[in-house]
Amino acid sequence: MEVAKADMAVQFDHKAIESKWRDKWMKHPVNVNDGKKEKYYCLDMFPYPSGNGLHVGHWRGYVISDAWSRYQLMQDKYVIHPMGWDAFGLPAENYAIKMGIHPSISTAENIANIKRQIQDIAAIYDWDMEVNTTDPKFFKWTQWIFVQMFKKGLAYEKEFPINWCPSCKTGLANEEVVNGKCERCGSEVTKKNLRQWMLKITAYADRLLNDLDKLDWPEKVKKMQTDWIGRSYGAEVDFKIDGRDEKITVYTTRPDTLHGATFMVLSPEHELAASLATAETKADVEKYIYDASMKSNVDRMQAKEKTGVFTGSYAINPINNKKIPIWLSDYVLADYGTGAIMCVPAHDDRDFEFATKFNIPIVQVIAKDGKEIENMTEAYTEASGTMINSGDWNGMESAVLKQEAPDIIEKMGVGKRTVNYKLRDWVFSRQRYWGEPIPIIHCPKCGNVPVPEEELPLMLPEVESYQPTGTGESPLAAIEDWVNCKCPVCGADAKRETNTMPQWAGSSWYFLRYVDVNNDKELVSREKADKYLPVDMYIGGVEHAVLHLLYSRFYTKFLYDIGVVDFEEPFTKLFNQGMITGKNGIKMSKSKGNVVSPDELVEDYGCDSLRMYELFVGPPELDAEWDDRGIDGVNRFLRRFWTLSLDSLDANTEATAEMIRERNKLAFDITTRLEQFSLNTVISAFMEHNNKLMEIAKKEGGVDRETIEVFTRLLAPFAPHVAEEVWERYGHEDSVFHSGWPAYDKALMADDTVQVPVQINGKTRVVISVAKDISKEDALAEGKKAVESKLTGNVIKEVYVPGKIINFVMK
RNA sequence: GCCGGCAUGUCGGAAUGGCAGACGAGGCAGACUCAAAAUCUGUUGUAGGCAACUACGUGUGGGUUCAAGUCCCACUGCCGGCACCA
Repeated sequence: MEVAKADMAVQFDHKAIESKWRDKWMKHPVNVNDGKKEKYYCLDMFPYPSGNGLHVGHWRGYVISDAWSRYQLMQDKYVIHPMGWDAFGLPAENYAIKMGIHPSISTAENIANIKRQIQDIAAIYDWDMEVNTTDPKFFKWTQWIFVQMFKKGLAYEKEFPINWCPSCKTGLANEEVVNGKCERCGSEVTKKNLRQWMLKITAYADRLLNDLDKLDWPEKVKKMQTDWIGRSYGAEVDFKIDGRDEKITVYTTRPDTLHGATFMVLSPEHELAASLATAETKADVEKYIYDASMKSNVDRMQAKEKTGVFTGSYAINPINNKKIPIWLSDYVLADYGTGAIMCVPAHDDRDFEFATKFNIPIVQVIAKDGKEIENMTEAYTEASGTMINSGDWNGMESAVLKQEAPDIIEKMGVGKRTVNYKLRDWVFSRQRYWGEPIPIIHCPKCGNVPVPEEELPLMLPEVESYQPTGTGESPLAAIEDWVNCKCPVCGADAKRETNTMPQWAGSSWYFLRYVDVNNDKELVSREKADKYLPVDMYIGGVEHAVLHLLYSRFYTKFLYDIGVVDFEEPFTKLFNQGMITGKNGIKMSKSKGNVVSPDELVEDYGCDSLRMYELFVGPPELDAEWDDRGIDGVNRFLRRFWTLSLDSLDANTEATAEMIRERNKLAFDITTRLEQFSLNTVISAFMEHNNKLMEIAKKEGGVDRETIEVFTRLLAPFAPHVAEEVWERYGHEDSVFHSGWPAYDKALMADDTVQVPVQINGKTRVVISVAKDISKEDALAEGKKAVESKLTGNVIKEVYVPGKIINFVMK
């Protein structure tokens, strides 16, 4: 009888406990907005609802954010912790092409499946806030933002050679080309001359760069954005073409080296390139221009050796009136700076390589170590040293001249100070079906006219074939009764824009919508925006560093400028969780067959065990290899704690000094590690303290109520079901999440005695136990006594660090 | 090429300049069991020793310090980002 009763009491049935609390929380959510509490907005990067479902790597980020959210909740904040779906995009469309099912249907199915999986995490998501980028109530505002940008001149049309993915059959933004390949499918990206909608993100380059300072983001991400924006300071300089009345403007960051410019190179795409050819060079120049146009980006980038062709024409260096040859070469980019450069082979690696190959003179203008280099074998690229061979500039310090030269050039009337950026405007149109239609009407009389705001959302028409055409036209172009329309301004026959927006359009602003999902008058009410935004903590992978995270900042700044929101940065703090990989660090993928699904693990071990293991697997910011076996460890811990807490409830033991000490140490350890976001060691600390409490319980018959209750409250953000169940069994009617975050008293943490290692010459010989407030003299005396037999030489120094170390230095 | 990050037992990992290896996995031994699983107990860096102990040990080489995984200098390897941006 006795045994059976005990078994009943300690039975740990994760399924029963977890389903009980899921039901209760559904009926009585623990996170409520009473309108008075401080808000805390903790956001996950919302998922693309892929047909493959979630793997344990996706879980990790969601568990991190939920544990953090629940910790905020227990500090009596109203936590905004929503979830939604980034549901436009290629996979749904490709699936539609293959199966002939409308993307909205497969998307809805995928969302249902992933939502079920996400609900297994038991996060405190508020599903009343759910957003879906493909919902017309949502994308109405995605289109509305585009219209506002169009009105401000930030959305414009342009025809030029853009990045084109031959496999996805669509244009791509610069940010979507990774090492010359399509970010989505890995195909080699080519160039295609296409009419495109562009967003003028470059107008925000300075603000995007400068405001990075305000953000509590990982330095790595800030650095990536800084490099991507790529601001440089320099000058534009005009070079006259010899014998012609035209000039070529170059951009340089090193105007101090102007005297050393011995040739000039234009990109083959430069507008003057062909016209610079002479009768003798015409054939070669035309061939070079043609060849360059046929080369792919990848070929151009990976060229082992520089190629080029002399045009036959010369330019005049404005500083010294010397005639310098003009070359064409594909190492000069057409779309950066002016597409033309002055070349100073003595002080630039690339120019040096080119000059050496084509026997162009090299003139050193900055002294290295105070002198001219004999037999130069590489460029001297430092901007430090005295100017030489530079006319009036001789004797100046190059670093100083670098700053002053733009003004000198400007006074001479041959150039001006300039700033340049690597950031390019954002190619915003896609020649695909499953995206937001761009709400523009092309009128033969009025030009581009936005769809009137009261007509938004502009819905996607039904089509028979989703297949991308590959011609640069969207599948929408084939639907005549959709394309043909009337101009909203003059009523003339007009045509709709048939390109759609990229997947980034919805994700660039979705975080604003969560707090006001049902508003059909505004994107978000100003009142709610002021009250609940911006995002305090944003959690997701680092792969979006220069995509989503840059675009979102741009959108937010724009919405600030037009008065929709009153902040310029959307995400105050950013945390990038590491990736979970399969064995040997191989990324989980269906094709590799190494995907670990959370579903079976939840079934076998329970949600709480998987939650804790996701955190325990390693430091949250680092990648981790998944190993199923480790989950046994946290599962054992939970069961031991469960048993300890229920046995202790029966035993009803009085608190001892040791228990009080343990309790305070526990609260201290968990809180400080949590504040440092060291979530893996939070779990370690729980295990370690649980082991100690079990030892104490063995001696005393149990652990006092207060200690178990503190443990339970601390555990709640990590293992919410178990904590809630134990809390209830300890007689509490209200949720553990309303019990506040346990405080600790440092004074109660310390033992009366401390263990102090006694070293001789830095090597520990013995560990002694001394009173915690022992004097230096007494400590050293006791230490000396303990190692007396080993102190054979002259002690020349005695070190005592209170509570830490005693060290005798012996000759 | 440039810029970051990392390097600790069999494995994941822990260590405000103060006993390296917490916590966990795995292994080994034992208890319970007819047996297995589960659970519990012990043990588990390397070398030597019956032992208490001793020596060595945080990628490599040097340095600072009473004391270095931690700080400094030089190097090696791996991972990531950028990559002709003038």
